[in-house]
Amino acid sequence: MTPAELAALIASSLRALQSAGALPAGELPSDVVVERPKNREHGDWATNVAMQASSQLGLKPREFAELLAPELQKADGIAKVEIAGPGFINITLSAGAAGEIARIILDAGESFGLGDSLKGQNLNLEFVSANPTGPIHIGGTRWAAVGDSLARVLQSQGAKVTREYYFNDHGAQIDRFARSLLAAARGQEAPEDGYSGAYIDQIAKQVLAETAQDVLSLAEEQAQEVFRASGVELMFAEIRQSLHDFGVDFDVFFHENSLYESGAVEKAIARLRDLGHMYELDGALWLRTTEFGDDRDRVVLKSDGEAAYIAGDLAYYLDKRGRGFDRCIYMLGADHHGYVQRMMAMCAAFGDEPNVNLEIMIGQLVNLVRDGQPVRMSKRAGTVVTMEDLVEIVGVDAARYALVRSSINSMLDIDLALLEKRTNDNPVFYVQYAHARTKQVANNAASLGVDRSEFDPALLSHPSEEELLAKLTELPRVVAQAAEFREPHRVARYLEEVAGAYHRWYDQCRVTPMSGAAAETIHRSRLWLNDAAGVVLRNGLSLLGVSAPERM
RNA sequence: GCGUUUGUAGCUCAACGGAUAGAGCAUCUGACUACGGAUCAGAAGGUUGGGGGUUCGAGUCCCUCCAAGCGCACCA
Repeated sequence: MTPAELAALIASSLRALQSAGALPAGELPSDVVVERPKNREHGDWATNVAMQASSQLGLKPREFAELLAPELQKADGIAKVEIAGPGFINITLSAGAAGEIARIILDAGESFGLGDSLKGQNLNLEFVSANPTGPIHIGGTRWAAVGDSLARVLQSQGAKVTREYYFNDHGAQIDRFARSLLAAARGQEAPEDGYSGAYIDQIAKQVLAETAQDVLSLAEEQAQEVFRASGVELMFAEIRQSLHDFGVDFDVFFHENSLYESGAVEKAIARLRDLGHMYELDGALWLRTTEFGDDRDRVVLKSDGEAAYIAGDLAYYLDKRGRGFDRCIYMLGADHHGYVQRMMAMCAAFGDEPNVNLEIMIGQLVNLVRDGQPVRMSKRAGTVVTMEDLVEIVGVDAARYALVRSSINSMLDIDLALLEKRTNDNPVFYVQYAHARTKQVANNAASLGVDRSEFDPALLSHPSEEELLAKLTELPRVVAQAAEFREPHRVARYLEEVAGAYHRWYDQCRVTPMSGAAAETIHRSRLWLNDAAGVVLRNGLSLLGVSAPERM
């Protein structure tokens, strides 16, 4: 008996009571919440449905509960139903009903935790999208970890997900990048508004090496164009490689420049003009975003005839929708949160529904600190931490886990001193060790003749077993919630709880018999639980893009 | 000034509007010649930034004040 099954049972009982006239007509809650009570004396599972729904039906919570409780009592697998406090319904399962989950998990294997709550949705998830003017730093690394994990979580719920990277290879920043490369190749100082650093010199050198002609003798503009074209290409390749090494592979790398070359920008503008949302003023072309909630209108074509940045966004969004995506999810850093309103306005201007067809997630930035003191990212001071740096210091698993275990709404502090110490205080090791332990236990069991030839769930009755079973049961709900709220960190937090429950169980319940003793049913039954825990840990880690090692 | 995110244990962070606010790290005390001690048990640590409000119930929702991050271009 799982909480999901209990919730279904409660929902159907309520409908039955209503149709029998025992319960007044009225709207029932669409989602019945069944939770593990914090206090063990409150039973195995509890629901607050009576408090949620009673007022709709004109009843007091306890009256509502009095009607529902006897119905639940009748079901198989339920030993006791009690009403407590303001109207909580506390449910205690009968012996063995909880232990069955071990069998369910092992039968499901890799598919345990999957759901269909997003079935049929075609999602575009855009993340990282860092400018190709330098390596990905720690901020972008956060979005790589979170975005990829979110993609996995969404896919686990049946959604079709396209991971997309918007490559800003058009505009003034790229020009600055090209000028910087050219200057470096000539051995000159970086331009005032340009980029500098070892990577600039390195790429400049590569461009020189790869170009057959004598670039430096070309006219200024042509030389710059050469550096632009191949510099961007090299940077792009490097970024792509870093991401790949980080375990993040995109389905689509979309080049901003292509929108201009294909005429998509002009088409998008024409479309908005036809819809009557454009006007001209002071020689510029404006989009009337204020009509859709923005605080000021936005220039799309500047008075000098050049396209403003938003022009690309218009065309890009239209392109995504044209490729059949129901929802376009953008993950942006907090330094871009000012764009949300205009993007939503743009969405509405096209006749789409903001927050449905276009979804924008704003993630807070990563701060670098050293011994508690903030450190400014500065190339000169050598405090720029790139994705590659981070991976080199702590490894992919630890880096991804550390970045994905917090809500994106919270600003994250990364302590350089802690990183340099390479300490093992990352909870990822706690979780991975639990998984490795399940494997070692299974190996020991096999060598001592303990197998899964028999299973008596009622024997899994030790308090630590009940806790572990209850925890394992929750994976599907946790993953579904993580997908619904776009919060993959929930999976990580959950795994830490599973690992804790597993370690405590390991400490108190032996799978293998003591030396000299014979293997009994209880040992075999516990092996089922041990293996089930391993499946949950492995499936969960996989959603985070973190490995589940068999030994550490 | 306006917008936005955040404020929870010494530190880093959790907690679909639910019962006694939780983990990890750090600190202190323990763990049997028993499946790996990267573990476990226990202690200590909190007026959830302050103040109002909404309701059966608020860390969570609303208002306000304080503090911090990030934005407020015909830049990208």
